[in-house]
Amino acid sequence: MATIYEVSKLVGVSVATVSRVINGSARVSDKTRDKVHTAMAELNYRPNSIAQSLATRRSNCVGILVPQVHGPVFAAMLSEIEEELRNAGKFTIFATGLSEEIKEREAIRFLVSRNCDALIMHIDGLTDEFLREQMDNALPFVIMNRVVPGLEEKCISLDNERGGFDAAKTLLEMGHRRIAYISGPLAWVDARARLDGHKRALASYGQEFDDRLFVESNFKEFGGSEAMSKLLRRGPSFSAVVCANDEMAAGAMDAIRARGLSIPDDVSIVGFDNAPLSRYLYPKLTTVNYPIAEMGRMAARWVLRNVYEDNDAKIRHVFRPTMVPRASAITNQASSDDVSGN
Amino acid sequence: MATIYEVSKLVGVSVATVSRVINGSARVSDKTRDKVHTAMAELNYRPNSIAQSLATRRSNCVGILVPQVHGPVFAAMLSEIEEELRNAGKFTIFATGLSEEIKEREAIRFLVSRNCDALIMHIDGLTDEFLREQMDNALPFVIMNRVVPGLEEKCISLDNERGGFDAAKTLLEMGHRRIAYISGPLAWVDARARLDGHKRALASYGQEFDDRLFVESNFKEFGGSEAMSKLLRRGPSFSAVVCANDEMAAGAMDAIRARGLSIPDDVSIVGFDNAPLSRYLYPKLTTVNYPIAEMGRMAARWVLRNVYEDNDAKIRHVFRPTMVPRASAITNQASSDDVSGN
DNA sequence: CAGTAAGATGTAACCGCTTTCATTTTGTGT
DNA sequence: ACACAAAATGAAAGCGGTTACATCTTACTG
Repeated sequence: MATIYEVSKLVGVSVATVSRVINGSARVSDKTRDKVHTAMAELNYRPNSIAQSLATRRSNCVGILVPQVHGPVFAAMLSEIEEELRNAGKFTIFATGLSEEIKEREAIRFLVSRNCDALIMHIDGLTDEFLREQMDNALPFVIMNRVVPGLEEKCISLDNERGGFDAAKTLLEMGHRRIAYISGPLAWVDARARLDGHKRALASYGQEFDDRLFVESNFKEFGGSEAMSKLLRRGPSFSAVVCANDEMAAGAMDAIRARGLSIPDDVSIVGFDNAPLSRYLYPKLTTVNYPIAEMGRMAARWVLRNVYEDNDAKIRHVFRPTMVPRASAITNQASSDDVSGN
Repeated sequence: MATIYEVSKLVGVSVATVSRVINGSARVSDKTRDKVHTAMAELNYRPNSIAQSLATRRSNCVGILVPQVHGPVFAAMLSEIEEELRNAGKFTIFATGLSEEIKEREAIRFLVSRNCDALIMHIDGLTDEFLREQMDNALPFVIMNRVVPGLEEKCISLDNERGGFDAAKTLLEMGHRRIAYISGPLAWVDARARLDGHKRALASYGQEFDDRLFVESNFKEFGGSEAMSKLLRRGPSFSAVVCANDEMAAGAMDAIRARGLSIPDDVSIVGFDNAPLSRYLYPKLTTVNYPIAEMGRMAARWVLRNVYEDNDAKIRHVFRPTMVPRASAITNQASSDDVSGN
């Protein structure tokens, strides 16, 4: 690979001049600039970005930490961030943390060790305290899908409470009153927020929250089907169920059908996330859209703006979910028809 | 951040010695090694990996190029590769090429410009010639899911032909004879290979391949439903269909049901890939497993072995697909019941 | 105890680029 | 043609490591 020295020699100027035309960092006469350009082309010269990084103390890498790559939410997030950053000439390096505190910590160290200029993280295992303390680290970072008190400026999140509210409200407006709820792990903020919204919607319709229509699960398909089986066994009747994410909804649908019930005639169901799979389910799942692509793009812009001073885009910190009406939830047929256990 | 100089000063040795203990590259007396270690700990010193890269001419980064991040296949591949590489202390940087020649070329340039030590690529747009020529570039690379003549050693692929064969054979063994086929774009090798296998299976059962039961589509859900509608409109009867991937199968299922037909009673269907969505479909999709995780791991090992001399793992170049029997394909009920257009 | 090989450490060049500061060239007004 | 400011360029010192080679200690051998 040709170096800047060979270019400078070929042209007969100093490396400083070549560097200047590469970066446009200072005036260079038109004549020499042209000569340098043709020389670079002739030698097929490309600046060594590692050397540039060392000299500028900028790696041009931003690290992304996600729990995992697959899963609709993270894939979309990753891909959106990468595209936005690449358009700005920045490199994306990523690692997975599996939502476990130790692995997340390790992954952060790993990314930091590559001198990332900034981190974009979707983390579940680490505490707010750790994150606040991390800040002193002087490494800029943005947190996805979580609001850390004191770090609001670095957080980009969804209004999960509102999503929970809207999901329940949709069913309530359809005439449903006995609405079951399958939650994600309440240890996670988003699961809690979605549930809070649900409760608020019930309250606004004068409905009391019934503990026997509630199950805490794990955001996974199998967890959803287990939870639904439990609800059906438990007894209290319900005409609709909201699941705190689409995967659990998929599982729940299986369990409902296994019981010989039909969706949406016997039970209406609504999910959360608007994951691709929600369109594949049968019937197609009514759900709450999680604008993860936009949020990813916003995170990338945050970095571009705050770290690379690349733009002045307004940063939006809290995104609003929207309902996606599909086939799995319909008007309550007759309250006497409510599904009940046994 | 502390540098190696500060460490050396604190200990009272030269930077060379510190470097030696960092890398274990030469003998250092136990006494000094200990002192260096405590000094590093005290200063919270971490070697600057950019500087290391510059000095060693090794970036410790491997670049991954995929068409996109979402999509079951790529996400799994990415994540598996990343994990394997990270365990070896290597960084993964990725870019997406969208299966378009120009974008892929651009993405490669982008990754190369970061001095990646190797590339792992899943590409559709670039020609074999380009890849062979790329080889001269001296940058090691491995190609996923494609066999480039002359570069077999750098390819890790699935035996798509065999998968196509097995899918058809499964249906044939179930008594189906009129089997429709919805293909991916025949411009892509894997789509062609799957179709070849299909034809071979038919032939081995003495069945002729019927052009009117064949549609070329685009590997996407909507393409699948369009293709199926076309088949149903077209006329010739069939009792089963194989789709060259699961997404198209999902679309096809919609189209079948829209026609008032039932799966699998009226039409059996089998997909290809064993994507997560195949489990969410209703009925759950019988499909061909694509062991993408193993293949990703293998690609990572290839790099670890050939570039970093990290291990001596045997490299497997061609993987074998396996059938995943589920609910969407059943024994042919009665040949007189075949679905036919109009 | 001298001679010597092995072991431990230091010196300094180098990786390929950026950037400050000094120097040279060019252009302007008179 | 001269003085002087502005523009263009160059020299050289980093950035933070690695490593070939030289040098200095030890330990061992006869």
